[in-house]
Amino acid sequence: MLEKNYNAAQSEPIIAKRWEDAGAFKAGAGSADDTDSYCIVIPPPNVTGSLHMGHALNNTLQDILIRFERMRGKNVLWQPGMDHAGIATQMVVERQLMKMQQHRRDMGRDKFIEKVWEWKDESGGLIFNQLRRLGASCDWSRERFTMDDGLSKAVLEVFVALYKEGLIYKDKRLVNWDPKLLTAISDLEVEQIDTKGNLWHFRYPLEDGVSYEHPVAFDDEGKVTEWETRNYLVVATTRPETMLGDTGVAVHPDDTRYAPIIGKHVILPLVGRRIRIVADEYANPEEGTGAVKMTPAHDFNDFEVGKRAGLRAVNIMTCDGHITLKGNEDFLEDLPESDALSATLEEYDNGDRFVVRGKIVARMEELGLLDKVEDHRHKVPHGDRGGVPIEPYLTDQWYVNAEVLAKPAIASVREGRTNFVPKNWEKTYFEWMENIQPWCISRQLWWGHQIPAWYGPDGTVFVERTEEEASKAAETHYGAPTELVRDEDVLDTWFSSALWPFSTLGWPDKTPELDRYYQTDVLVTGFDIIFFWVARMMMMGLHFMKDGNGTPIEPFHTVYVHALVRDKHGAKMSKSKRNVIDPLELIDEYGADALRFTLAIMAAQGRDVKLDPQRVAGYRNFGTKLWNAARFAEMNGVALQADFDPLEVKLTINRWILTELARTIHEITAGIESYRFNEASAAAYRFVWNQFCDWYLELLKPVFGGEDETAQQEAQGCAAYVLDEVYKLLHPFMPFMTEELWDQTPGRKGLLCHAVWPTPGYQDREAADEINWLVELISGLRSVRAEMNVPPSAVSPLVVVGAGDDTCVRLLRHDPAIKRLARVEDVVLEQESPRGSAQIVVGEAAYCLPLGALIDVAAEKARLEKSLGKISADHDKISKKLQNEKFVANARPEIVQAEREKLNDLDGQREKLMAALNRVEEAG
RNA sequence: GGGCGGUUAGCUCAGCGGGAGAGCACUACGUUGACAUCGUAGGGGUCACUGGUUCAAUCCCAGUACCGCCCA
Repeated sequence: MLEKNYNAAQSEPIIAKRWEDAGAFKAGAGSADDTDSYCIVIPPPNVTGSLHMGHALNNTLQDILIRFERMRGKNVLWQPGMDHAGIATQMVVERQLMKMQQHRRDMGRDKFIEKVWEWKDESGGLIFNQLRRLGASCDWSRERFTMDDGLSKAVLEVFVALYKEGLIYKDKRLVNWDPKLLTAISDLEVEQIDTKGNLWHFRYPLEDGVSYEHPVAFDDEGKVTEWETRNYLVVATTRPETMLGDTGVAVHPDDTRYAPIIGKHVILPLVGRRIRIVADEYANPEEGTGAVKMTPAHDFNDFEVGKRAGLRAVNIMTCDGHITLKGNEDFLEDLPESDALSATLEEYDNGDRFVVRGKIVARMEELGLLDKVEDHRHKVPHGDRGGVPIEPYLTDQWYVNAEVLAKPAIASVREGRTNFVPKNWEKTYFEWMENIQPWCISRQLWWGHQIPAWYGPDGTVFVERTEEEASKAAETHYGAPTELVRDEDVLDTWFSSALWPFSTLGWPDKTPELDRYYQTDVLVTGFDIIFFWVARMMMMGLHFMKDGNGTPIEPFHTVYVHALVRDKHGAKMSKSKRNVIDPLELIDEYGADALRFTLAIMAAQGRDVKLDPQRVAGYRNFGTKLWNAARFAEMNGVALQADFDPLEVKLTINRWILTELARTIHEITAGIESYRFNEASAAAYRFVWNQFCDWYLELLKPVFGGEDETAQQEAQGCAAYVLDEVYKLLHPFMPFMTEELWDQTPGRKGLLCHAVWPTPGYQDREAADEINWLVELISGLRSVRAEMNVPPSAVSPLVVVGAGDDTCVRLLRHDPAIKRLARVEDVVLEQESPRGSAQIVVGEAAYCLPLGALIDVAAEKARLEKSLGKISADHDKISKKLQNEKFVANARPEIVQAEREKLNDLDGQREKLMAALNRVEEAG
């Protein structure tokens, strides 16, 4: 006998262990021979990470697909693993060392990396236990890590190959530099943060006292009405400290205000550098003063302008964000000595960038060169890990020529070999891929794949898989054995993640897994990593994975992009807003199944998931409902019958539920196949609660309590059969409870997660019509009783007027159910409705409850009038439609026909209601 | 500035060319032996606004307003 309630907290670990012990999720487990394979690679969570709602959604959806396909008999692999998260992990370990007053630079690279591995073994990968609690059916025995030997081998292979093809190269460019973490980061790791700042307007004096007329007032037509003679130029800046590195001022070529002074020079205050005024379309006449100071070494746009206009790039900053002037040859080159310069060197050298900013503003004000200060909201780029403003910084880094690699990846989506679901994400993908920039892959870290590049004494670079090979190459190059120094830097974590769909399967070795599971099927991900990951996997997959004919093979044929999880008000969850909902807490409170079901039913395509814990409680209740239905069934002798055959079923109720079941099977199957998880789960919910529990079991109660043993036996077999199908259908959504119910069903063998997915087929329209009629009748009677305030305990006879033969048969067949569910004591047929009765119309007949003294004449009259009003309104609408010749001529014939039938129906109902109303009026 | 999406019941959201739906919340009644994590019944909506296409528009198209996200 089932317990009264399902205890998720108690059962889940036991069920999980059952799966584990059976090796139920191992690649290919439970599959038939010679079957299709189905593979998903998990988007590798970060080794430092713990489960958040986004993971919960992402992995729930993957698990639904995986369990579904496993039950469909495919050879399934869900490949789990983690990435090594270069910056994040290094930070975690450094912080830990800091507590012991240790610093990585003191201990050296090898020792530090040893420490990181120690940390990983002890505290890394917590998230996997959390994913297990969610029920994720990954093949845990195949867990991979981007830093393990196999994957590192793949990284080497790819780096060396791309280098030799000229697709990886070293270059000196501006990069996004994180002055806190002291490393370059990619564009994608930069977060633009809306910041309240200032726009400082500085006066830069024109050289040699040159002056010009600057317009200061205009009339309505934009004509200049007032001029001012100026011997200076006003530039506006959000970053005053960078002025020390200014090497020019740009104005728009069409900006008439500045036309007279283009090509002239200004003297940079505090520094004394003579800098040129150049014309460049980058300058926006609408913004600030229209004149922009140019600091090519510290701004991406200025760098481009500088290249066009031939301006020098003067670096005035150290890698940790301090100003460096003394001994800075670039800075001091060609500078005339002056008191002002000496003061500047003394005052600002080695100062923090933001401290110097304040000092410069103050100094400019003293000098009368601060024209004005405006409040200014703007986006300031921050490193997403370090959290401090990044600096555009001129350094040597390694780059991937992404433009070349992107081409086949773009074509693949364009030509439909890779499909985004929902399709509109293609646009985002194209947008980025078509404007892709060189991908900076080197990082100034220790934790990661060290770049396989060695330098000779003269700086010649040798890129090889091993040091031995590099030495050999060097020997050939130099003609003698030569000492080499290895590049210190490591690769961007995403470089290794990009290889994930094939490196985890064993590439570059030829493995059976690679052969069987590549191309993988679907990638399930949030849109925030389309760029980080999807695009890069596409590029690498297409470049390195080829079939026998050399045709590139995509890493997956479908990319399912799901929404972001937000709080119930739609705000992004963040620690600072303290609106983070911890999935583990929800699992503790409501069970993993409830959380999973909630996420699935809310995962409508193209919309964010706004999660309210109330919803989770609601779907926990759904589980309880199913549990109790199973319990009720068990109490009534429902048990699997080996010889049960749906096609042999006689009872209308059974034929009806089998028909509805078939429809539900179809809806759920189609829903999952098309990634409409909300539709699939909603169909399951409706079937279980609103059909199976609300009606089927209720209608079976008289059968179970009755005398007809044949009927009883059929019902017991049928209910058991339907429940079994329900367990299967719900399993991808609620794996724990369904597995438990499956297990607790007597006579069971095997695991539900390996059971065969149901197929639809059964259909009996007549049975469906009949039960729909019955439901309408019972609901109608209940409704009347409630409106007439009939006490639930009171029973009443039912007088049926105008019933034809078929209706009489139906009434007889469902007599016990009608009596029980509508609180009726006797059903009698009459020619006319009795006085003082409440009436409803269902189909061809009127049904009267002679309530005698209980009836409230006025209330009944009002009820009938309301009902009549509604029917008349519908009637008018439809008859108007049918009178419209254009409708009859243009609408599809079946629509017209349906409208005619509806009208006919309404006619009958109206007639009967009017008769009823007359009777009531007579009685009154 | 460019792109994407949203606006439907008090709240959170489905639906989508032919009769406005769900869950939660709310109201009333109810413990009749599966389930109070429940049952029965009920109230509640000019489907943002303005035009257009169509026999027919919440749904398609255009524009407006407001809101959100991504990218510069």
